[in-house]
Amino acid sequence: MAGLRAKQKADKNRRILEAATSLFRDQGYDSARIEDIAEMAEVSVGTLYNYYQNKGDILVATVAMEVTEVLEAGERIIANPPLDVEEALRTLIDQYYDHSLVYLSKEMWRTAMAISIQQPETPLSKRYTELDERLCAQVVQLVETLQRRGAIIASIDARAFGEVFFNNLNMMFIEFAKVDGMSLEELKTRVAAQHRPIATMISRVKAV
Amino acid sequence: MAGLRAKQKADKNRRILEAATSLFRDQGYDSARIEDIAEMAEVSVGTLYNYYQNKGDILVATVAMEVTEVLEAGERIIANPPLDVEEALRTLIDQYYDHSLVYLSKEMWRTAMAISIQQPETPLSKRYTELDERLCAQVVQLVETLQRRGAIIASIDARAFGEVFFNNLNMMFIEFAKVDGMSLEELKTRVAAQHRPIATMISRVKAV
DNA sequence: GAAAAAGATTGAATGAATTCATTTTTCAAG
DNA sequence: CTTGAAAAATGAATTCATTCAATCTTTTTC
Repeated sequence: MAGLRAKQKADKNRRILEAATSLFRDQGYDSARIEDIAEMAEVSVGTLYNYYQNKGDILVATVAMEVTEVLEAGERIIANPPLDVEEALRTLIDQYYDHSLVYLSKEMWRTAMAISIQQPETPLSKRYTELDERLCAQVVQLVETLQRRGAIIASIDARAFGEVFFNNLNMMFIEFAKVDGMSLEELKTRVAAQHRPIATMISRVKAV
Repeated sequence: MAGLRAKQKADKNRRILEAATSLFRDQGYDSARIEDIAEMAEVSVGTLYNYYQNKGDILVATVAMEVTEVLEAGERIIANPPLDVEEALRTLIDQYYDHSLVYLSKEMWRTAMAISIQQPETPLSKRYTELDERLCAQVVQLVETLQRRGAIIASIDARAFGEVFFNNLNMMFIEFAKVDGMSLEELKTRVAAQHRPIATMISRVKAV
């Protein structure tokens, strides 16, 4: 028994996510009607609600997949980071940012972040928050690695600096998502400018 | 002519805000129905929509008043801050945080922040964003003042550090609002711990 | 101070998300 | 194979924010 039921379920789930993502990107979150998503996914409205608690849940599920990918790409960077502090931070953060608009529009990000703030107790919001925490941990880990390898002075509190870097890059991403006219390049430049003085200050020696 | 119309308008506006705030605090934002707010304020639903574009607008208006008060209190602190960097930052930030729950519940904050992210183009969201920018400017100004008075080393970029401090305290406030079990004390302690190492690093001399 | 214009108010109608009682499909035991 | 129970699917009904054409109030004009 391969489980007909399980197979159908997985298939329907995939169809719902695909339909929703496509309509969200196309028409925007608000304009995409649940009825249309259901129709496109070839399920009834009721079924859709058996799979997701509400409209926002579908979006947050998509975003969670995206963040998961970013985390994996981040792993590769922190495994072997550039030994210049500023460059290492910039490499990791630009990677986050560059990935962000591959599947999702700014509006989708805004909506997803808004939902995860407003209804933090729904299962998918919790998942999103947890992924955020893992991103933060990744930045902390980068600072620790650089410290262990001698690029950052030994006396500083790696966790504190990592958290501050992360909260800053996260807040700046929110601002980026809010302002339609702001480009990825501008975001990266501004964050780099904010981090540079701190990076310089905690560097043990200038890279050659 | 004292303007009968103007007087009636101001009165209705006040009644709407009072009714809404009371119901939002009492039952939560989602459970408070527009019809109930209108009834409590003794206006029709249609009138309510002449005063505010939508349900969220009413909430954001309340929050904007709150932030305005915080800004004013902040002015007094940055006019004459403690000359120890860590203490000065802590004083200003604790002031922000302590004020935050006087009129508003965590849920109200969450909803207001979510709205300002999701619909950044509505007039009141813009107003909220602008107030946020002024808070940020205030933190930058504090850093500049401390630098001018010799408490912070002259070579650092006051704007960059101020922005990073602000983005951190703001992000931490979002987290605080998301987690019902997190106390104001815990929030303040955690943020202080994040800022302490940076403050130490940019201090010119330890305060006597 | 009467008539016209401008400004406000109203609540029933609209439209979309969400619910839930009913029906249909899968599964497993005999 | 049947069959009864469990799981899924369904779509009509409900709920609530928002709109708008009609009505009422204030202000202005002459």
